[in-house]
Amino acid sequence: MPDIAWLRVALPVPLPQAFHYLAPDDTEPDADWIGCRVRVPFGNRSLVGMVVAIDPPDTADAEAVSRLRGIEARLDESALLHGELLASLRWAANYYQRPLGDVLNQALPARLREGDALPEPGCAGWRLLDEADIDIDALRKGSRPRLLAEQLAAQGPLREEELAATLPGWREAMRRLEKRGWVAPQRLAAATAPHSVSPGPQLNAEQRAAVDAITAEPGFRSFLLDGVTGSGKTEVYLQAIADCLERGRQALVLAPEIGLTPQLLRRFRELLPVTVLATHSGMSDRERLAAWTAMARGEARVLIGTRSAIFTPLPEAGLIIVDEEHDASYKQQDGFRYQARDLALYRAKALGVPIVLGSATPSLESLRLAMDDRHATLRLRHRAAAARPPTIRVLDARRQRLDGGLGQSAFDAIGEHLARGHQVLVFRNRRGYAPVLLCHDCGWSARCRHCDAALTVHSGGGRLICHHCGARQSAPSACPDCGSLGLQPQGAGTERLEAVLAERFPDAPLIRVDRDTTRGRDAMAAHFERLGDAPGILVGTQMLAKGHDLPGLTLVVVVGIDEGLFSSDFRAGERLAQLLVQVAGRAGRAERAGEVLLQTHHPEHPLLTSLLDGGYHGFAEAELMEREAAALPPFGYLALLRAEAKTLQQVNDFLIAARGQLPRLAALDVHGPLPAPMPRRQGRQRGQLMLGAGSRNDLQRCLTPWTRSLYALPEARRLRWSLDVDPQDLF
DNA sequence: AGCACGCCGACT
DNA sequence: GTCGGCGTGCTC
Repeated sequence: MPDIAWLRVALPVPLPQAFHYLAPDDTEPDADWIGCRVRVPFGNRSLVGMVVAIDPPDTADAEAVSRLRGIEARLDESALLHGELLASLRWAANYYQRPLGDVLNQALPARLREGDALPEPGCAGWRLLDEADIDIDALRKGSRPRLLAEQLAAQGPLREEELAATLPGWREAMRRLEKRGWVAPQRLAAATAPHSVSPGPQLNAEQRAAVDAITAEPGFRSFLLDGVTGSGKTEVYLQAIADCLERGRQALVLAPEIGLTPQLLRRFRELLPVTVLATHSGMSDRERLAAWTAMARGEARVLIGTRSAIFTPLPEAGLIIVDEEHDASYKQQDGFRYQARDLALYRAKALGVPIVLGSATPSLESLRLAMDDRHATLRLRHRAAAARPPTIRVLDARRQRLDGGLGQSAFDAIGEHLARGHQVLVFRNRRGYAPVLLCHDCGWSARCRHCDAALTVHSGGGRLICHHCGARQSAPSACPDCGSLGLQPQGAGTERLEAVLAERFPDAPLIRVDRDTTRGRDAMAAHFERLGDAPGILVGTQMLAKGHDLPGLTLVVVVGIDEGLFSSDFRAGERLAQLLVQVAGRAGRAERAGEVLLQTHHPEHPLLTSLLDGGYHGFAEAELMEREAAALPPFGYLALLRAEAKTLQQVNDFLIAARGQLPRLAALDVHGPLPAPMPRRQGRQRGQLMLGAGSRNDLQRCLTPWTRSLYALPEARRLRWSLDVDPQDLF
């Protein structure tokens, strides 16, 4: 056979292997092809894949080799993914046991996935057309199109990123101008000259020490920036990034969606001397592609983004920051189940740059690494100027008459703070009116037809909604079992709290912030604007735990924490402690001291006593000891094989077959098949197999051959399954 | 994941 | 008589 070279192509299909294709006749593929996208025939369709190797098929079947198909087109002249990023993605595919094609696919912006070409070098911008035909005065004074036209007239062509930073809503305004034929798109050179910045606040001694440590020497080092709410972690990030920029390097900042607020972005843009790009859920595919490309070409120097931003190329990397590193949203919960914080650590090491993990409530994983000196700990103990830590008290709910879930002492405290002209936050981690509809006479309760879960009462009692599958129905007026009219909503969600508070405090402005009232990017900001700094009450869920500054807030009341105290999930305690500390941090950020009330039926629960006596670190210390004793993360390493199918039989057949494929190793603990904590969801039966090991290596060693054998199981083809390495929840 | 092929119920 | 249900199998 002549010296034919074969391209190995990773494709976005849920199959573990890559596929071989022939290169076009007139080309001789070499290593330059690796990392380039190609369009290939697959079955009877056409897919975009990526060349991952130049090598012959490893089959001896000459006839199969002769049937190999050719590629349809090469889509990139030079590699889209290469060097450190490609190597890190290969590592991630292996670590999380995901097909490489799927991993590479997810790492690319959507437009590149679909086969689009990279945008021209430089960045997208706009220019004003011939001024003679333009009558700016025809536009309403102060309107966005007018401001935009004036800006273009005064400053000449502008880059889209500059427009995004200076004029919110510019795109719509630009569309109007384009319709009038006054403007046209134009590629512009990337910004190079640093713009001037407003001087940042003076750092205190702890912040200074942290910045000095981070910037002391280049090369990989990992830092846990452990700073209480309001201690100024952002200033530390900013100074460290400024130093990184001075050295001519790029910086990547990860933030949870909820923490990536417009205020945070504005702060970065005001205090850093270069264009700061962002990627978050509110951005179009085009904008994401632009940001990815600008970083890949080194045209942009700083990117702030959510989880998936960890896949951004960093050819001139100098620093990686993961803000709120404990946040659960860094773990992808379906498909390629990666942990962005852990990938960030891997990439920082591979890139040889420092990484900073910041949090007021560090994950137990990070605390353990810090204890073992694998992270250097940087502490910020002091809140910024004049802000005092809030006082935290437990309200014993036992023997109190509860109205909508709130006891009299809670109402009294709310009344006092309102009377003093302050704001109050009532936090309840459950939306809806009531979590259960119960028949007082026979004990019947409304349950979802498709899930093993109770239906949540909404709309003041009129509707029932399943929070797991979205099914909705109107609430019955009589019990379907016994016909009794004594149906009662049990417990209270945010909707009911709102109703009760409105009744008790008719004069105070009241705003509910949860998924039902707060949709879209600016909804949250609109709520806060409506409240202003006048006295009033905020009622809401998780969404309120962080993000916006509320200087007028002096009281936080937390209700409904009891289910978190007794959850079967091993991470429930950690999450509850983090949530309580984060919510408490909202109180009294200004010079007024804050007060936090935790209402519970279990005031002597160890989680609460350790949290109150020793703060978050007191809790963490106790929790780490328990995790160690139980060989749970971060002392044990888990992988969870989940399966779901129409029948329990199919699920168990698969899980038993899967268990049979595991090597018998003393180092490996296998549990199951077990029913999932919610055994039926959206009408499907769910089960799982849990693997545990005392070291990452022991676990990893068995996963690769195991996953390979799972794809080959006949039982596997009849259901949906997925392997979750380092699972966040056991659901 | 798609997409085809293949074998059983209610429609023109 | 066909349209269409989703079980099963395959994709270089």
